[in-house]
Amino acid sequence: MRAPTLDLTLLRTLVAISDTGSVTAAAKRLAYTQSTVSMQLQRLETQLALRLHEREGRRLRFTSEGERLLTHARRLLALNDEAWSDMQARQVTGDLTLGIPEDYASLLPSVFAYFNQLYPSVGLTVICGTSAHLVEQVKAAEIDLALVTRQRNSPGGEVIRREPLVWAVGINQQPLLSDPIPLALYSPGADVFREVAEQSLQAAGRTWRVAYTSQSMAGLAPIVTAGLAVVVVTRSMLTPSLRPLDESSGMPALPLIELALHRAPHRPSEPARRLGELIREQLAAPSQAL
Amino acid sequence: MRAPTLDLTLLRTLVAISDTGSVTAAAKRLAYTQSTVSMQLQRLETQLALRLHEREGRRLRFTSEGERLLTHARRLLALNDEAWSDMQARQVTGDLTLGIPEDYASLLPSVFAYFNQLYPSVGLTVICGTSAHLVEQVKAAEIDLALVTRQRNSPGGEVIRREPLVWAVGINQQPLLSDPIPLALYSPGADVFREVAEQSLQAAGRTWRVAYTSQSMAGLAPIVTAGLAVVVVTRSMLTPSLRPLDESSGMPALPLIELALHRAPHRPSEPARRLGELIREQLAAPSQAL
DNA sequence: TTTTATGATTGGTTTTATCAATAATGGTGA
DNA sequence: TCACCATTATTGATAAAACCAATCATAAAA
Repeated sequence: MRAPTLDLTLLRTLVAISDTGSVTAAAKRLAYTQSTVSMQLQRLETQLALRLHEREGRRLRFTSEGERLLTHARRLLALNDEAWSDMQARQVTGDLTLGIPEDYASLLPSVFAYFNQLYPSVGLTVICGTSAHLVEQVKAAEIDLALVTRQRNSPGGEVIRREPLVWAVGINQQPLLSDPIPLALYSPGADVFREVAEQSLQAAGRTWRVAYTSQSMAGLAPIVTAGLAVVVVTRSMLTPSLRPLDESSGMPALPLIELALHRAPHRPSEPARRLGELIREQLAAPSQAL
Repeated sequence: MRAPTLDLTLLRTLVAISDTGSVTAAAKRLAYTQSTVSMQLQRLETQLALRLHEREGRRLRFTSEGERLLTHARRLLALNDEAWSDMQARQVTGDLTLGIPEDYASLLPSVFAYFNQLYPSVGLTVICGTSAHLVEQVKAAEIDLALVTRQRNSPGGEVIRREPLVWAVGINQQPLLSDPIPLALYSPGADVFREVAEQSLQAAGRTWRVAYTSQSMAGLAPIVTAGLAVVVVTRSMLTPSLRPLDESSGMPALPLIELALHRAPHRPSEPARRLGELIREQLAAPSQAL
């Protein structure tokens, strides 16, 4: 009368038996006794009124029905686990502040959207600032997380990915590339790009002048597209109005920089832990695609 | 330690509560007592450590988490039911003989394939014959099922669908349509198409001659495509080499015929029951598409 | 053959799901 | 405001089940 319902616990045991190849090993994995697993298998067979396994010698083999049920079981369990972790995720609540350099704001919207879908009860605040400043804030525990750029192999934080830097000029206009090179730079002392650029030029024996400075890339854009200066950006930050310079331009090569995630010194809150993981997952791979 | 696993029984109760809108009604539907359902709901909330419902006045409302779980529950239960019925279907075994008119063999392959996928342990035999002969065989219990064509509103069997009949000639050649009309017909006495054709012509005061006869459509095809005779077929049996005649041809209108399923007189075997259901499901709808 | 590893079986214990009965809650009509 | 009704929550008792520990059975390996 009552609708027939499979017991997911038994299906999990079935899968464990299949994975490990033996009842005893499955019992060990699931922290049951051997007898329990044996009886669970029998129970499944009784409920379905089917023979799921047979025994040839000491080795266990599944019947075709058993194999069939296994595929159903795996699908059901996958759905169960998804449902469960989703329900758990909805219990994560709290507030959370993430700091990012202004120019990286464009990289994160999809991550924020996904995060909000997984953890709708978490209030997420995003602040922008220079990498140097954000690191100080996260050290002072004023913010929970900071995603910053920095030179290679700097200490602290977790490297999310490494990105190549490139020289770029306006798509239609470009400045004279003879010494001194006219640079458009972020505000002094706060930006990694500036440090890297000046070190590279110095190492190559070139001279330069800081033609323009601004707090952000947005402020530099009109100067660069007008052909008045050269700028340094990551390859992922190139826009249609920027043209990267290759080696033939005579500009010195630039090193990779790192995108690193810093966490506040105390034990991270659950929301912070989750966002950190998500950022790592979502931002990790594409480093070679850039 | 042990992997978190949802109890599908509880999820089924949750869905019932949602469907009926009340704990008491859900209990009635599931043949539980009211207290059991009430406790099942609590158990779900305890296991997930979540509040799934709240109560405003006497009315019950689900929280957003409850609604969320409901969507998971419905998906899980759908998968469960599918898995269950699939496993049950595999237990159906036996042998089964179905009779069909030769010209309908082309209509069934997809049904047979599907049937074999659902019931791999059933041995299915298909025999071909004239509708009249098949009906006798199924009445004598020599075969389990017979899918036959017949005139409208004939007694016995179950009507699967009704199909229009059409006059057809070769795609490139066509006979003179003056009396007496040259007909290509199936073997006398065994075929419904013949009866219908002759009745229609007679009612219209036309004369005809039976130019060719054969046991099957296959035998008539060359005669018809050569432009030597007119044939009667269902619209679904038209091939690229056949051209249907519309009213402008002057041929009398033909009635609908029925496709009917006859079952052997004794209680049908489980495989026969299942194939019958499948045939009804798969062949029912497209009558207006023809 | 003895040994060893594995799965099945048995007996006993604990946990759990269920029911029946009862209490609580909130809305309705007198 | 007070009964009264419908619905849900709670309690206590009971029956069922799931599980474990120990034992038995079996087949391969030594």
